[in-house]
Amino acid sequence: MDSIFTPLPAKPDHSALELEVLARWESERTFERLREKNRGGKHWSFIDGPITANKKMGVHHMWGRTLKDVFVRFRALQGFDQRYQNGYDCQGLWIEVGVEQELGLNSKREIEEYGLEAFARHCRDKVIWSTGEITRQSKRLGQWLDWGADYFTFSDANIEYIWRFLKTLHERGWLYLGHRATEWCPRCGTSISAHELTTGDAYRDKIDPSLFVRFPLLERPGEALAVWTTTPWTLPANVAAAVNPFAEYVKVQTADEALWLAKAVLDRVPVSGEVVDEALGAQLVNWRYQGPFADLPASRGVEYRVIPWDEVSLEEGTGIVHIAPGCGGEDFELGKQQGLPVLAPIDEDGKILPEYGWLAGKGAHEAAGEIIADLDKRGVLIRAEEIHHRYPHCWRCETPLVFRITDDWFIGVDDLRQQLLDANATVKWTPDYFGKRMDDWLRNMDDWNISRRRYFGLPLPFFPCECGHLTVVGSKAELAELASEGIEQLEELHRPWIDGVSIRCAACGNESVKRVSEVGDVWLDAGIVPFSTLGWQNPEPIEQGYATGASKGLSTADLPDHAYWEKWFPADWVCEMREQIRLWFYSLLFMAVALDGRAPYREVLSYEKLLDENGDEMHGSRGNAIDADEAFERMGADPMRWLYCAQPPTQNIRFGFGPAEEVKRKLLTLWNSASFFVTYANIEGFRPSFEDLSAGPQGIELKPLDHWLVERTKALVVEATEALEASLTVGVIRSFESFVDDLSNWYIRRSRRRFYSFDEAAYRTLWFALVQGIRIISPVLPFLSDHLWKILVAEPCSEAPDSVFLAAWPETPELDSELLEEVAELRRVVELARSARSQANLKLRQPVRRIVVQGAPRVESHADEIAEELRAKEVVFAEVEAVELKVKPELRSLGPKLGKELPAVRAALERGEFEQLEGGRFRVFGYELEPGEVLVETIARDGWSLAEDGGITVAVSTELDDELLLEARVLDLVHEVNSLRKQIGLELTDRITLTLPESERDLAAHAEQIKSETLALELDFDASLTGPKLERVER
RNA sequence: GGGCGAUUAGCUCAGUUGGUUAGAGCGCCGCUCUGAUAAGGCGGAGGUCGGUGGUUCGAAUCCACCAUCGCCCA
Repeated sequence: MDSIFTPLPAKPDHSALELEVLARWESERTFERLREKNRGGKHWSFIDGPITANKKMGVHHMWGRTLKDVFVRFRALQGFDQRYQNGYDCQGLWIEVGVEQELGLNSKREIEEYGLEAFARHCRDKVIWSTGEITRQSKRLGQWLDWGADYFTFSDANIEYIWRFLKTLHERGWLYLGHRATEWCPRCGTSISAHELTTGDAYRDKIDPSLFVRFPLLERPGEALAVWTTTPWTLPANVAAAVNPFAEYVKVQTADEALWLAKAVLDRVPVSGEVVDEALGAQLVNWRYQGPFADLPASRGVEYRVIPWDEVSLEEGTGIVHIAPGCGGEDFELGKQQGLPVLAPIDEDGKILPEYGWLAGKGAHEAAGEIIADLDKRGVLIRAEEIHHRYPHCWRCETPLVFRITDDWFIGVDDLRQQLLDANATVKWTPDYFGKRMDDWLRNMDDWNISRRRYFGLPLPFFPCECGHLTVVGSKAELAELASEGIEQLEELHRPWIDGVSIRCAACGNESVKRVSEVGDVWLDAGIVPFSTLGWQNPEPIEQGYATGASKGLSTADLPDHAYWEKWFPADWVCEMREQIRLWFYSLLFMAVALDGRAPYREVLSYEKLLDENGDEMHGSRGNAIDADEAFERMGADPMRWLYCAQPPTQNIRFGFGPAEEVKRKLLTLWNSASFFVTYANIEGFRPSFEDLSAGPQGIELKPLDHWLVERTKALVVEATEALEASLTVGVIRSFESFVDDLSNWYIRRSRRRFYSFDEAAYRTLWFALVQGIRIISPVLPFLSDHLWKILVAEPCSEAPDSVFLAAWPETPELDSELLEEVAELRRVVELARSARSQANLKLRQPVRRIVVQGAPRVESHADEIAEELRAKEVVFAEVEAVELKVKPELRSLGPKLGKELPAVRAALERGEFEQLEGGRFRVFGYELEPGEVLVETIARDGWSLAEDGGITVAVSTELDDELLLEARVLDLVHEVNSLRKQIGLELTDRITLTLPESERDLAAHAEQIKSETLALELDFDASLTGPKLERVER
């Protein structure tokens, strides 16, 4: 016989079930049909931040992808038309570094020898491989996006939009070539911008030398400045020593000389001796000294002197700071103020330059040992120690950074700062304090360094002519127009092809103006996306117009026209990890405000970091990283998605197989509820009707408990909808968990028997609740939900959509909160009664004579349920008789009324100094208290067990008579027999004959009950038995 | 040095506008129910709610200062 509902196995195999659902979505074109259904209606604009296409994804990527998918699905269920475009970040340092490693290239020189064209091809291949993997993994996670129409930031279209942006800024005078000290990666051979330094773990622990050196004073023989540094390679670039003009300095007489240093540092520096002189910092200014490397050719003509600087710290070092304007940002700025010479000792690769004598060609950090030995030999070294501190490293290749003076291209931000702040004020941030973070960043942000001396990146369209005129090209067409040669070989907007193009200078007519060699910061690539993918100011839509240049053949994305941009900009919602505040969220905001004056997003959801289940960071090297593919296999995508969604975005998530097991156990309750339904619905031949889903079962008389479950289900819909509207998945999870608990541990438990015999109202109500629950959780658990939808709805109801995602989001109904409150109170009463039973050691199989309930007027109509649930012969609603009353003040109402008198009243009540009045009122300490103003506690009489909470008191009679004891034995027997049935492997519907020992003959009084509850057709007694005997009846 | 956040049970975390005895999950112990059964339910042990002051009749909650941790900036 074919079942109406496909039977469910005891446990779901998430991974297998998910693969099945994926295949079904594919073959039934479920996603395409959802898009068609919503096309042209109200719209919701989501813009996906591009993921770097240089490797496969780890489980940390899945958090964001899950959140994105949950909200995309939620809005689609609500009927919103969407764009569903995924994005890939395809160029820049991230891509290059991986490719370099693969090709075994270790420097820029080796890349150039390898050849830029081959290098670019290789980068593109790497991107193609990575996007294939990411797409596959994203689909496996369940992410519904328009795969294949992705945007690739290395497309010519994207690059052209950035060119146009840069040209606009140039016209406004915001673009400039700066000469300044920047953090520099000697391995990558490029500067590192301020916001790259804020990324991830740029600051890492490092052990460096901690050197105390002497700078001998020229006019004070036998005296020297004591100076501290952790970067020996900067000493050859020293030109000054800074003191805090307001701090006190001392001269300490050591064995062979006198050293000057700050008084405040004396107790922790390795200098000891008698203090023989004191002076204010200001008095040391302009003293001249012998530089530590004064003999090197580079130092020729340098006048070493002491300068004042308010920023000199007395917290570390000696209070006298070595200043090398060529080796530090602050030093450089100070050097400008003081008119100091700049010695820049290292080249692009971090190697020391020829004019530094014997140091020439040595790596900056690597030369430390030799420099220390040399200082020691020459008597300059006071002491060498080691220091463990945080030092900036390259965010991609982990090389310790150095400072270099370089020419870099900058965008001035000051003119835009206030507008950025104003725009940010229009954005709703979740969590809200991330909005303050952004404000903070906007207020402090320095000019944006946009140039990188690399190869496979956005080619900066800057063509500076020798005459001083700078041409910033705004598009490919403009380039073609201006080109004097090389345009014919330009196959895409990347090096080396772009470098082969020369243009004419509009100012002087020079025919051979070349592009600068720099490429652009990747955050330009990502920040332009809301313009480049939406067709801003594009006159005509161009089919596949986004798939140009390097992305040709990789994507089918069109370049829409400006009307499309007007429709989809700004984004209603974006979602990325917290780091993106200073990265993508910033570049998006910056570029949008610069071009359009508005914020590019209305709402931002951002989240914290993913750790392993012990709270440690996941690292491949530590072996605690979890591979996404392994997670799909072992956990399943649904449990993973649940874990991400259960996490408040303000907290680091602890992710692992242990937590996933917990989730699976929780999901089992839902599964078991469905399984219970399916089992008995099939036995009883129940067929659901699809219309029941709109407002619950109609045209049939529901029991109070059914009414309650319908309301409880509606409450879930309301709560979950509110949570999703507020971008808080954790609210959905909590509501759903509590719903499943109510469904399983109250409704099904209370209603079991109604399912054993066909009770249509119960079946229809449970079906309604299960299916509504599935709909609500479907954005979080798309696989499990759609699987259960198929079994519970699509297969048995011919008129139902074949996927839960085609069934729309449930309406949010009006709630009968009175009914919900009534059952909540009922459950409190039952819990109290159970607690009272438990205190008296009365197990549930032991019936009791009487239960008295006080203070729960709403549940009087549920007396029968209480009696059944608690196996009481009688339930009465009355005052619980007590041997003693304890009265306490109800603080919430009495506090405001009595104010300072409250403690006295309270004390009087505690001492029992009160008088009981009519109608539950009390007189105490000159006040008359109303019933609502006191809490009355009772102490039980003998023969009763009592529990109370929140004004409700429940008393259970504890005296047992023969009848009650006999009934308990009946229940014990039924339990025992049913356990045996299972042990010997009987089916749920198998009938038996039951034989009991003669000693149990008195149970015959309850023979009918025993027979019906054990499915026994006959009940006999046999003196030779010591326990029950079962025999299956063949039919 | 400045900013943002956090600090609650052995562990991970909730805790509404200030209100009685501060909760949940996991772990531990006990009980219990039972065709969800290597699960479920109930109960117990386990908390000076980071510290000190203040406001208040009343503070985990509001304010100030301090300590520790995380993140960000300088």
